[in-house]
Amino acid sequence: MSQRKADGDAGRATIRDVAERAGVSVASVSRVLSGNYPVSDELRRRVMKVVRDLDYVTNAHARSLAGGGTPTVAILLNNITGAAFAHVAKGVEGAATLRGWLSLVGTTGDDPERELALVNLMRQQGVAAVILLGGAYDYDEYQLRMARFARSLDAAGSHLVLVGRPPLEGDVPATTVDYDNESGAYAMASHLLSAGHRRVLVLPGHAELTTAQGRLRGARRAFEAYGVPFDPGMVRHGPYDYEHGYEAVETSLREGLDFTAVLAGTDVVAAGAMQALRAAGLRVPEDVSIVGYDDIPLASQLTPQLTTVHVPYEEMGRVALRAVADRREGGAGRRRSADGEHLVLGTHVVVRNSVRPPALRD
Amino acid sequence: MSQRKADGDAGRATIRDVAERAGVSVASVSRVLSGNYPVSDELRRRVMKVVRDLDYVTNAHARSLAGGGTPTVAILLNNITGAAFAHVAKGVEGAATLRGWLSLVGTTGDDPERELALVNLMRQQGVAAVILLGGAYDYDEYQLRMARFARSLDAAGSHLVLVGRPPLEGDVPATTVDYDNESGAYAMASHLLSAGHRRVLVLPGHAELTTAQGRLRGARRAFEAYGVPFDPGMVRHGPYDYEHGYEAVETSLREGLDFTAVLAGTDVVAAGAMQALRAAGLRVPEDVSIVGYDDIPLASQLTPQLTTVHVPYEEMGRVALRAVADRREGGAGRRRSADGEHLVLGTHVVVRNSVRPPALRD
DNA sequence: GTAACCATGGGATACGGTTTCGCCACCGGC
DNA sequence: GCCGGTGGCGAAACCGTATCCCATGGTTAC
Repeated sequence: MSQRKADGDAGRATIRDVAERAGVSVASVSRVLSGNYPVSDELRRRVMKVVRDLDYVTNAHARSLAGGGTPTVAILLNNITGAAFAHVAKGVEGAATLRGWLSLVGTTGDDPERELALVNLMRQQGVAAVILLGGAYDYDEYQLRMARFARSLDAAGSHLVLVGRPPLEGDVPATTVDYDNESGAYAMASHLLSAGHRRVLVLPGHAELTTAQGRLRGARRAFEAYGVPFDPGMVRHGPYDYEHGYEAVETSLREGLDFTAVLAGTDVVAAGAMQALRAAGLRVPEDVSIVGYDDIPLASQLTPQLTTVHVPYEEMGRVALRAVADRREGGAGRRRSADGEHLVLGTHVVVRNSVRPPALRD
Repeated sequence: MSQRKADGDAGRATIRDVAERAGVSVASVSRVLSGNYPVSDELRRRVMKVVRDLDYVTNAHARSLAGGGTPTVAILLNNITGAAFAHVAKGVEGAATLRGWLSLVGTTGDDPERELALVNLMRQQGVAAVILLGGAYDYDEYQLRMARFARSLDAAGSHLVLVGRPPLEGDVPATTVDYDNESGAYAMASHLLSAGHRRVLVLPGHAELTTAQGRLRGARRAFEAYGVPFDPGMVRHGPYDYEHGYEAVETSLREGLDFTAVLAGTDVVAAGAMQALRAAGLRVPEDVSIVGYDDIPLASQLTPQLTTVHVPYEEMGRVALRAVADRREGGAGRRRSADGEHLVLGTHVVVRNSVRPPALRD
């Protein structure tokens, strides 16, 4: 097992190789390449020729050890294939690239243990920031551990950014980029209520997920505002996936639950719900209305196109990166005080074709 | 501008801090932490306590400079939000994590320049491999430059892996993980033909994209096999997105093109096509049949569910990572010979509900 | 004509680890 | 009681780059 690579390992060229071959000092090569020091044209020519000949590139590890190096941000999400988070990641990555920064990606698979382990791993990498995507779990111990990590990162000159979840309690050095989750749900539910719906099947998501809690709260507030009693029996919790949407509707129908609309926690859940209704011979929106949440591309690709809440995911990613970049530049004197910064972006309802007033029944 | 950080910069704890505080040498701390050398229990206890107190983590850059370090793979794709590539990335990332490897992600935005620049950037990072996702552009110069990069990476002990595109020509040290693109298209087209369709609108993708070329070839071959003349006038090229699918169908209908089925280059294109047909008052599949390609989740979430070609994207990602891992372990003596390795995974048609025999017309 | 200066380039050191080498103490065997 | 072996630890030599400090030669100012 301890074989270790041995033979044909040519390895990559070092700055010393270049210096030697060009007949100059390593300092000069470094200066030519970084370009932050005056060098003669002759020297530059000689060095660059050798660099091309040897196909030399600087060793990023050595460079960042020595103080230089390109900043790197870590993006941690539960699943790359989720459209919403992928858009946030795109926003972060795009903004990072614009500044010449690098992005590391890690997936947590919805495992809190793994999430914490990854934060630690990223700390070793000396990243400029760790950007954590997605709703948090509402355990006390989890929150405590996250706060500890926030402080660790901060102490090491890095920074924790939470995207799409409520800020940590207390005086924790972490930036939060959030959207107006509850208001979005409020507006969406109001839309259904004002169309005349009174019996609404609500699929907010997992009960422990902060995102789901907010969406449920918003919906409930809308019902209160309309003076419509909110029936807890019409709420079905579950994961944010297609299967849950399908099964929740299928089960509800089988149990004879009476509803004229479905308020889904995400667009994907709405897609599952829609399919289940169709399978039961119900038409959307003629027999049952459906609304989603997120406004991912899928929403406008379904038939009928889904009325949903637009969440500016990509923009959130850009904002998150800008927050750490600003902090890095203005970091010297002032400004560092804005520690538990909390940025909230707006949401709005996008009206498409999946809602109609309820059909008259017996 | 040259302010430089100055004041409260506590910085992170180094191995020296730990050694000092524990009253031992740095060598001992290193040994305790890496665990590849016998140390007394007493020493281990003392060191670990200080490590916890100081919340110390090793500097990954320094570590990898000194020879150790966790391997890192770079994943380059055009767009994180594309479902197909996201699944490949998931496969790579998952397999990497399983081995304790790290993954870097970069997006190219379909810009060949940027792709080449990113490969270079990753070379600086000393990654174990660069995994390039997606169809290639069929320019000679591009291919040449990519071959150069393959050789550069190889010389530096790294490796280039191409996923979802044909292998590079000539004796290039790059691994290719591909799927049977043409056969998939052949099977899909055959499915339509055997259902009785003769006039088929074909939306293969961009003409310069190798993926699109393969899919078009496969379709054409099927027509020949069925003895049905292939009409080039029924082919519409364009990007792999929803809008293209929509517009291609809309335009074709407006031009009075006569077709009973749509053979879309991807599921997303199929979704756009489906919407356009609906908007024109045509039913799917009663009036027009549609098939896609990729079998991303969207395919089964559409109504009707889409008949399509299943491509094992996630598996491809896993295979790609396994290929570099194998090469790394067995790398010493034998096996290094298998240079231009080319792995091809199978595809198959998934029959759902979007195809019916063509309706009888006048 | 000489001192002060500017533009360049080289040598040395620091960055934070890992690893080789060698020392020391302790052990058992004769 | 002496000697060889061994387990455990410290000192020091790297890994590849950036940068500080100094030397040199030519130029400008007086």
